[in-house]
Amino acid sequence: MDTNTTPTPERSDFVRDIVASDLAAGRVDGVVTRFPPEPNGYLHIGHAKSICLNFGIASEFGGRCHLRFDDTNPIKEEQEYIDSIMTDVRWLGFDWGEHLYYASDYFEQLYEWAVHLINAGKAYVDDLSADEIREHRGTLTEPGRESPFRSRSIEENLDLFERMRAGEFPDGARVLRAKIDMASGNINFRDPVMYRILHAAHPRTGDDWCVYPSYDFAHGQSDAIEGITHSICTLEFQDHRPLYEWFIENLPVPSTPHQYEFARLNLTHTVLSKRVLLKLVREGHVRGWDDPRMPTLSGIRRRGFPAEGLRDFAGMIGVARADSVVEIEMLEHAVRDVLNRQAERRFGVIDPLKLVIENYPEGQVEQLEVTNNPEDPGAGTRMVSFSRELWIERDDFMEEPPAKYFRLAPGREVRLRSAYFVTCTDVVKDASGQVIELHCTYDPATRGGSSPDGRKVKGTLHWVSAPHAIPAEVRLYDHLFSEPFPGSEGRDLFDDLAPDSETIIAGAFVEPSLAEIPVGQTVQFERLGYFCPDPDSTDGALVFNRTLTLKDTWAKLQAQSQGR
RNA sequence: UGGGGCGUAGCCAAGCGGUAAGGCAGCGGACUUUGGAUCCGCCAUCCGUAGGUUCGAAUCCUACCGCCCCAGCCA
Repeated sequence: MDTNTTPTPERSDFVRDIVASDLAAGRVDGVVTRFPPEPNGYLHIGHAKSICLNFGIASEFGGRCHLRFDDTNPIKEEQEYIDSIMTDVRWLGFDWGEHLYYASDYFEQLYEWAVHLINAGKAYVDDLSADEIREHRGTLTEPGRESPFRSRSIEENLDLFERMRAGEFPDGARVLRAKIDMASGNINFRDPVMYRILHAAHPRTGDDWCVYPSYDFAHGQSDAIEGITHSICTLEFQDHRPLYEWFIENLPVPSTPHQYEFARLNLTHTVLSKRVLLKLVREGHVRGWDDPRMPTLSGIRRRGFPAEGLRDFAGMIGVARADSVVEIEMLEHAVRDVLNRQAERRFGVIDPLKLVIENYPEGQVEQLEVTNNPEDPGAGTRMVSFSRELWIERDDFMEEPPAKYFRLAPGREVRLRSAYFVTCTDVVKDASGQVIELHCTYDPATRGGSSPDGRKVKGTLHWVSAPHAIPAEVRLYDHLFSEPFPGSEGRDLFDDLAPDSETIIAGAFVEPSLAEIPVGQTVQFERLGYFCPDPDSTDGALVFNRTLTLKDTWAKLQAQSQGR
């Protein structure tokens, strides 16, 4: 047997093709990737695509993937973000093992390399202000002009750079620039800034430094130090690739990584921009980074989406170089697919209507066996209390049902799931005409939910026994933005925030077993959707978040008939 | 008018000179103790447009059109 074949990736895309051919051609001995977040916010589902790509490739090709914090800007970065990022990557199901790194680990080495470039006459200290540098940079169509400080002697540059590090100058007084080509069509080559002065405390290095390397001067070299073979990033860094390579070629780095770019994820009805997400949090449009409506991994987790669904989704959407916007329905499909297979079923009534079974003995309670998950026999069954007074869904009754309405109506017989057939005999209303109670009779021969005489019913309803049910708060979630492309066509992004993205229902009733479901587990409330306990739950007050609804053919029919 | 990319169905995406995978959505139907799930069928004579090369082109060439990114001491 050949035990040394090249591992076969489970999916194919242009990045995996490159990795496979590099391995096959012997251009690399093994694959090393990295996920390089800047700790300036929480990870969102766009990052999940990148995480799945980088960690996925590493595991498929028998390599490894590093987690490296790109922490070169202390002004925006915080330990809280570092902690949340590690939690989120682990939750998504990936493990960086021993390979946890920080760009800040390399600050001393980076500084030495900057000195190397100065000595080679390829970097200089510029005294121009930020505004002046911008003016000298030229425009997209006009070349830039060289800084008057560009021809400083190596000695003077060395001295000045050392004094920058020593803290002799205020923020913004000087920068270190690479000396490349002020006339380049690629603006990144117009003497890019390598170091800037920032008298700011860094989450990891504290006050050790007051000069910090820019992204361009840190990223490629960090990759080289770690022996990264394939440095995968998003499309907007394409123009930086020549600069990435320039530093690698002009510095005595220990390896030569290569950069590849793919299109970032965009999703309808949401926004994946750290800037906007931060604003949603800071301005209180949502309750926090982990609000269940947020596309952050922490929000998605609190919402009840399983990590497996996100991984499946990442596989479904593929990886390519064309800008694209994925319909959020695809994500929802991936999540439902996992939940349908794995979530245990329970009974919960969100908008309760009392149902009294007139011919059921008062005070009698029986235990009925209910299947936990018809998709998974291994999930077993549970016993649920049944009694004379029940709660059913208000939606499941109509006094004057339209065609194709299969549920309860006066005189109609339906099945109470796993219990009995009941027939509606009476409708009780209050003074305003609102239905407040239904009276029914049940057929004792239909125990368990099927009729020995073969009689069929069109509708099956979920229910909870009124004396046994426990009250709960239920939070219904929907897309954060009502528009598929928030802020498009000149609209203000925040005007597109959906007013009903969250609906809080205080008076729901759920079966008692739901009190035992731990935070982090998602269950299906039969016929309604998937729900999970929110961390806001307390012993006496349960709170459930609606993860997603079930697909609802009846709702679709109604929408169609109303649309006509 | 500079540089770098991208254009295959409503959406995502395979395809790499031999005659358009797959998924999502949608539409029909079967089945059903969740109007869930499942199953079956339909859904690009055509690959941004126009030319050219070739026996043969989504794939090669040319021109054009459209869209995205770049002028942070952000990443």
